[in-house]
Amino acid sequence: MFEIFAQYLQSKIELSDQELKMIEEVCVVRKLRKNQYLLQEGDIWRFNAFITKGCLRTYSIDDKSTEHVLNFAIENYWIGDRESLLNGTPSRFNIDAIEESTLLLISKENFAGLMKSIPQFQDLVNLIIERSFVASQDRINNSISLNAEEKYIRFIEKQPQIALRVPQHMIASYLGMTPETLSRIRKQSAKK
Amino acid sequence: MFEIFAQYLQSKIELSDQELKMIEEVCVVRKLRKNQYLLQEGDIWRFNAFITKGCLRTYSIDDKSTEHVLNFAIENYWIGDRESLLNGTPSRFNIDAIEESTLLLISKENFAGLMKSIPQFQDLVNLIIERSFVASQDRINNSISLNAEEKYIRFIEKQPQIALRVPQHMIASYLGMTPETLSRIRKQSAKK
DNA sequence: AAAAGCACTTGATATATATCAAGTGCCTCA
DNA sequence: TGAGGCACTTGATATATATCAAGTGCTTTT
Repeated sequence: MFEIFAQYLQSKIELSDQELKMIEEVCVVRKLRKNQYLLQEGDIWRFNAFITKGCLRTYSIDDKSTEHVLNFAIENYWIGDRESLLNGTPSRFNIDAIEESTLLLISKENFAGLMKSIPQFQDLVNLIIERSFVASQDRINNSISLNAEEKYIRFIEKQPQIALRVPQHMIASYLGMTPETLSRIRKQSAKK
Repeated sequence: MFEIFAQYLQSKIELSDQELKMIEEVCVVRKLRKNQYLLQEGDIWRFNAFITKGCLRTYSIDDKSTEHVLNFAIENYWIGDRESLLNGTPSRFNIDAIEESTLLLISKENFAGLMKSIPQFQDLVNLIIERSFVASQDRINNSISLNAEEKYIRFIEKQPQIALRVPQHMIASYLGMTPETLSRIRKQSAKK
């Protein structure tokens, strides 16, 4: 279980055996069945979570009970609600498993401890957050610049692994369109 | 000029006189006339920039030559292209002054030096990036969940200072709609 | 193997938003 | 101070996308 995370870490930063052990000691394994929640709206999120197997999504629910997918995440990605984690406020989002999944959870406190004692780990975390921010900006740019078809094309170009793995209606939601619209776009695009 | 930045910093973190001086020494003042560029598409962005006066926008230009505003920033905000800064790649964005503005620029190298020698400063920067990420996620959520009117209402609720300060057609662009649509929405909303 | 439930598609229609084209008023600046 | 140029508005129309309603074919469950 931990092996995958260890490999991920060692591909990004140098870690002594002792440091690796420190990390392992604070990891808690969490297995989720398909459709099971990792986080529900209203809960406070207190972890950093790394996915070693499976696929999850973060989504919000509006007043018409429509779900809106904010993010997908698969193996070797981090997931969680940084807003709730940072501010200690109840989450406005839900996270659930699209496939049977396995995660490693590290509590906020233990995570802070790791960052303090392992500077490279701290740097890695900062880099990940910065990259996440840059990716978000790109997505915002797409959302205000592109039409439905262009959004879909960019998505499959940029995240083909995810495009193949998650149901189409969730992709539509992620792209901010209805499932019917995405279905028609795909039909059209296929012709070309 | 530096005074405003010093006050900002001291309201966020504890700094000795010496530390403050270290920061001051690497700040370069940059004044911009209205409409003047801070960054043009294709340039590589190598700074961290803090606004002490004025108002700027970051925007992209699509293949139909339409501008799309990604961000507005005013006094006491940071601005720049983190993607270009992080990756050393040519920027896909433009940044220009909506009003006559004054900024303090710190080169990437000097900035890294400050972060290394002043841990509180490093923490502050990380916090700002994390908050920026959280804000981006919120904006993405709005963009896939809300209709044009709701987007506008959220915007004026959340950023009233900016709403009052920038031209309406730029707000429309920021919200991903045409100026005509925003004009009609405002007329409608006024009735209620 | 039958039944039920999804995910996706397709068609008809409605609606939101974009586009195009004037028109108005205000600000700038020569 | 007057002429031009913006920013915004308004109207008419076009277009993209949403909504509603079936229908089809899988997959899962029993």
